[in-house]
Amino acid sequence: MEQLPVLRHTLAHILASALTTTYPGKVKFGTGPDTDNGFYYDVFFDGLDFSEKHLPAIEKQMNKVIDQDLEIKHLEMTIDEALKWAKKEDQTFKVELINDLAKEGEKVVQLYQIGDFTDLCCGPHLKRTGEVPLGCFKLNKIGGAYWRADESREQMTRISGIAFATAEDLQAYETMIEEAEKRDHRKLGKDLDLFTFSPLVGAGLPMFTPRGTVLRDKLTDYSLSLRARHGFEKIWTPHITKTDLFKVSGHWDKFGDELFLVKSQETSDEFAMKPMNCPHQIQIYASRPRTYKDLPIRYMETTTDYRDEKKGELGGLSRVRALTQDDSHVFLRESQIKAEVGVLVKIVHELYNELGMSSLRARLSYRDDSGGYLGEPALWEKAQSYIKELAIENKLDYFEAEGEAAFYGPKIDFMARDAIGREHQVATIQIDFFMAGRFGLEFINEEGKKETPVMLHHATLGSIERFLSVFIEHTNGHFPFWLAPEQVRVITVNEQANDYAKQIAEILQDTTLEKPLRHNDLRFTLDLAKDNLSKKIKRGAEMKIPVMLIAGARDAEAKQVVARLGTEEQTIKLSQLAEFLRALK
RNA sequence: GCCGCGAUAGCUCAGUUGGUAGAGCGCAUCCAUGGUAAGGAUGAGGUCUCGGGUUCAAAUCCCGAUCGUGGCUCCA
Repeated sequence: MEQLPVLRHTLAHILASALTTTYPGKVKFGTGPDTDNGFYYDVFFDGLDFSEKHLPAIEKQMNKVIDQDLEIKHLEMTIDEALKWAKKEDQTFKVELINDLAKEGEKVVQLYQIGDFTDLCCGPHLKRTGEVPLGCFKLNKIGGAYWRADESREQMTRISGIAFATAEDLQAYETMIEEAEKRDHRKLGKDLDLFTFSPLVGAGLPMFTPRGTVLRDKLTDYSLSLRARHGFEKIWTPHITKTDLFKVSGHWDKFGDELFLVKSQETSDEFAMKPMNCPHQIQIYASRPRTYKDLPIRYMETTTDYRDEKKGELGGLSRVRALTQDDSHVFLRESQIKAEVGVLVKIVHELYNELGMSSLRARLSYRDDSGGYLGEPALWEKAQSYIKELAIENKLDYFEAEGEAAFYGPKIDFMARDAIGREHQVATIQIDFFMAGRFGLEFINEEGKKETPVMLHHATLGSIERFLSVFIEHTNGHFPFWLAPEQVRVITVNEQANDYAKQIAEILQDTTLEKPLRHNDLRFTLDLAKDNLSKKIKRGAEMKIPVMLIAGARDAEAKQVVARLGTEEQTIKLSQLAEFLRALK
């Protein structure tokens, strides 16, 4: 067993002992494990107000226990002894845990003792509290948590701490967190004027400003043209739809309470805002007879879905109620699955390489035994074995996760690592043996007989909103040149240079960035304000404009500009300006 | 949805024990015509999120709603 988890787990128990000392007889303990960066203990306070402001006192008490260098004793009890102990201490959650252990056939349970405090726990722990390194931990937050992660059970208070092997490691972690806060997409969205929310519009319904819309459009255009190059055809589908569609697809049963319902005053039909797009794309497939010669049929769109997410689940752009997907579906024969998934994997890699997020891991998302999945287990076995074979064939850096599948099939979910080391779920490729059958899709095979196609579901960026939340934080708002909302700002040294700046503007106006996928006119502005140069540069830097062109009398005379990229500067002749800009990434 | 926390100027925030609101930045005007991350002066800006309640008196205390936020649960 590694040392760090042992240290963290021990701290969870020291936390529990500190709580017992501070609030004798008022704390019921749930579970207290170690986590990726520390530990927590879920506790239930008996009629006690506990808030963040009580944390320092608890932390102090923990340090006292550490200073005392108490022995951490390992005890064993029979089930009966343990139950007696837990009941005497009125530890109702521990009683439940012990009973469960008994049901699993355990005869003996493990306990640990720190001073007077005893706790049910399978260990391992440090030998003495004094082994905890000085200044290596901090209690950092409290929150709610359901007992046994079950919504219908008691609401516990989760007291969390962070802990590392040394005080320096703890400091480094805190610095990383500060860095993450600085680049929080919600803050940058405001600072860089990308998107906004309004209480009148509602929670989880972002509006994108002109600048933010440039980002969205450039990203989705890129995704569309990338897929078009691989044979996808763009389609369009409406945003409201009779609920019947989702009753056939199975979404009504699975997600009915998360649909926004729409009432018609004209007919008795019940409508809903579409929460996803597969059933619509299926209707396009179903609109004509298909033969094996048509397959694979590849549809794509960029479209907005609406989901009535629970309020507490919303947050910035990461989780919204109006989410835009760059969604694709492929209808194909089973024999075509491997080649086609290979193409989708290629698309994913190409896009994330272009966006500077080339470190991708693949999560192979399988079903579990919890139910709620469509179709026959045997078909699931087949679909999942395709997923795994494809991960290996395509040399993906993969790991497997049960219970992460969609209700209609297993997935390859791509996790991108960002600039400060965090992983985020982005693209997805899904194999679906069921949906086509539910809608009675078919094609005519070589023998003139009807066959049901297989479906692949795919999103490259995923939800544009969530992708933006990741990408804004990954780049810290320093977008690649082709995506920057404002690519170039011309800055004058003083008003005498205004005419010269307008000459430069004419050149910029005529500059087209003739690159594949970047065919657009340059996005630039002029800063002709009367402020001094320093201030204008500061303003441009704050907006993270990739290129500032500085123009003064000197430059006018020499027919040049000073191009400032970040803090680097170079002098460019006007005759070479367009070429210079075209060379930027 | 559940357990907490919060909402004061366009932004970031201060506001003592309840007594009609402040700063910095930004904005406007004027001065300064300044060559690389804040030039100077003056001024405008607030139904203290909304709705109830307590009180002689509420930004401040209580209740509710909305929105945000830290967790939990969920994510087609």
